Amino acid sequence: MTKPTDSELEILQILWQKGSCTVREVNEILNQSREGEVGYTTTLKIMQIMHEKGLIGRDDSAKTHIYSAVVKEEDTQKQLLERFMDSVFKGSAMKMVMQALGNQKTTPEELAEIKKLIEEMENKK
Amino acid sequence: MTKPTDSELEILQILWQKGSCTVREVNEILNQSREGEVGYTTTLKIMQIMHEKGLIGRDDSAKTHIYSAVVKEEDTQKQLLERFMDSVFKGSAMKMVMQALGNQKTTPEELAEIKKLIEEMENKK
DNA sequence: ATTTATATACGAAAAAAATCGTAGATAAAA
DNA sequence: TTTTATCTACGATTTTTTTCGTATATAAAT
Repeated sequence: MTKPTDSELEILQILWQKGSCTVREVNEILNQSREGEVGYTTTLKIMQIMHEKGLIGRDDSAKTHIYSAVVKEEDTQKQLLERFMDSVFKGSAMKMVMQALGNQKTTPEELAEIKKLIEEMENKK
Repeated sequence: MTKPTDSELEILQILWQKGSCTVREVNEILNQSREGEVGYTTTLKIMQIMHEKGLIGRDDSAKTHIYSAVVKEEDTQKQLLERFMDSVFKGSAMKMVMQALGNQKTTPEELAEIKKLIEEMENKK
């Protein structure tokens, strides 16, 4: 499975959230959350490439094609997380988790949930 | 602070570990942990660019320059982590942590340590 | 002193990613 | 039916990153 580039990931996020989209919809959402606009054909081109790579699928039975993600969000997260952890934290999940929890404002509820997960893992052992 | 590229990060990792290195040392370490060799002048060039960007410093009083990291490992990790979390996990530290803990083989000792951190954070509240 | 090995500097090529313009097709509006 | 708007395809350009060749300087070896 080929690693999506940054722009590709941005588009995947939109497709994961919306389910399926036209190029124009994606382009508009993209331009909402940005300073610099990105041209319509730029978005089109990237989505065409993503389609060639098999990252996204499309229904081209109508004039306006409708795209949707092929790769699953969780699988992609997993893949990227592993790469990231290796290159930035030399593979240490712990170091990364400690930093993430330390730096970010995580709510008490979330902390409790993580603790629960840890306890479950400890019991599975 | 400018985000280091992938190759730059690889070199930073070496400098963080070794403290300071010549280009040749970095290049050799780089080629140990790889299939494809990378040329000496390639490594030199990247390190020169990193120097221009202020990522690394150097002592060029002798013929053979000696480089060392300027940016701190923790700061860089923090910066990259935030970006990564935003783009891949939409800013949710929890989701990321859960995935990291779920997927990776984390030792019981590490799990205990994380749990301790969480409990400390809960008490700080 | 001459050769040989090892450095840096510098520019340019190659590769990867992102951007856009234009042509041509199709549908909607007039 | 003619005009106008919107879409895809496709190639070309730009930008970013990586790669390396060559020139030149310096030190070490002979």
